[in-house]
Amino acid sequence: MRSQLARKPEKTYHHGDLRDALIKAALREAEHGGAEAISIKALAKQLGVSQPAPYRHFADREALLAAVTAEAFRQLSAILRDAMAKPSKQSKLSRLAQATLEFGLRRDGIYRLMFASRTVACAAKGSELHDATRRTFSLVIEALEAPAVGYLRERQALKIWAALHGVVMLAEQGLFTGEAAHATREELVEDFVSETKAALAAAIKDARRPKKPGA
Amino acid sequence: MRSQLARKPEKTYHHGDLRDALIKAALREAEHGGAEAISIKALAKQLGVSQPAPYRHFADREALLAAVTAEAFRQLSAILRDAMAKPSKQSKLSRLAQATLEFGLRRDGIYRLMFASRTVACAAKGSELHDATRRTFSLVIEALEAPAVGYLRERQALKIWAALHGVVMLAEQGLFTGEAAHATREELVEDFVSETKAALAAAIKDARRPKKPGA
DNA sequence: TTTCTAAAGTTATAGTATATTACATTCGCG
DNA sequence: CGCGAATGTAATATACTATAACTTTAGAAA
Repeated sequence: MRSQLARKPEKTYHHGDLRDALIKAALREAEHGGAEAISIKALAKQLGVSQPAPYRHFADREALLAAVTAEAFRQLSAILRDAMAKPSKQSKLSRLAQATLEFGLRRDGIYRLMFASRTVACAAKGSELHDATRRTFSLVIEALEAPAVGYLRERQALKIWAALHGVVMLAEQGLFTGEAAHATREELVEDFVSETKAALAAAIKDARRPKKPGA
Repeated sequence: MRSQLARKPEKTYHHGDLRDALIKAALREAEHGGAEAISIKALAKQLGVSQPAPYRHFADREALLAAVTAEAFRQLSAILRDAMAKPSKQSKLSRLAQATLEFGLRRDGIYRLMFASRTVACAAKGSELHDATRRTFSLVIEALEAPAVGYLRERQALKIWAALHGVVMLAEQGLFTGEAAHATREELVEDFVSETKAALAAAIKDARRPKKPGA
């Protein structure tokens, strides 16, 4: 009721929605500069509150980072869902893969926050962050459009997810510029996508005939 | 001449080899905790010199991180060279891949320093760090044991390198524990290795017959 | 409507880190 | 032997995290 805006609109003692405003502002800061660019002090100043005010909403900096990372995962999930939903000649998996690559390259600070920090690894099992990451991964499984045959789906989802992150990371490191850049990032991603499809098709076929494991 | 040890041995005004000692000590700190665990102040105290002494050898913290990262890449290169050199039933590529995975998992703080920070991306073209990363990547190309047919080698090297990093990162994030852990990290890496070999063999075969591109 | 409490904000302050400046010591070369 | 460059020290400015004690306000209960 107090404010729809992130910034404090008028001179009021209570901000109105400081917690949410902090997360949004931190995301903006992390956009370029990653987690290191997030400073409680700077955020407080930016939002027009005193320096220790954020501590009313987050126990410490780590807690803020966790909340920011969770929000970032929710945003990625939304983007991936959109990419998978829109009609296209390409497969769902291909669209998810290219959308992930684009997200990783365009929002590289955020991406590092999400996949290259220890924040996610430290997230407790029931936490907001843990749930957000699981939900994103479940979209990968969904994108495979494969029937649930044993572990095959999850295994292939893990594989393509891993490969995608590898491409994004190397791209951010600049390994695709220079002499080794003969393969574009998009091409590599598409390679991984088609290999995944092939492996999945083969595995399903193999699973349908009960005996005789094909070497 | 003054000291072989990293720590200041006796009460002398000059440390003797502070620059090197700083890099080694910083590597130890980063082992658990990554780049964030590296503190100029703490290192100085640890090595028995005054707090601003390190600034005689490194312009700022970033410069120290770059030197530490370069040293880490040299260590990884040495490990990979060893893995490739030792006689084994497995292929060079497989040994390099598994060695990379093991390095990434056992020295996770260091690994994040090397592949998940912006330090490498910011390294200038002629810098120590830039050279060290290129040299490591050239080992990947070497591990393919493929003749130099056009861009094929580099492309496949990029692919397997990317896939490897993806597996390491997801493993560190804990995606292989829980319901999705039916595929072990080692299995996934071996999958990527054999797919790379297959793709490389097919590409070479394809390149030998000059015309008629195989669909 | 009034009162009262808990949530949310404030000022003040301690502790730690990076980095700079000006000064001191020592190595090693002529 | 003496001098300059390299390397170290002390003192200090600035920035960030975090806590403690106090203040304001929203909103429920009387």
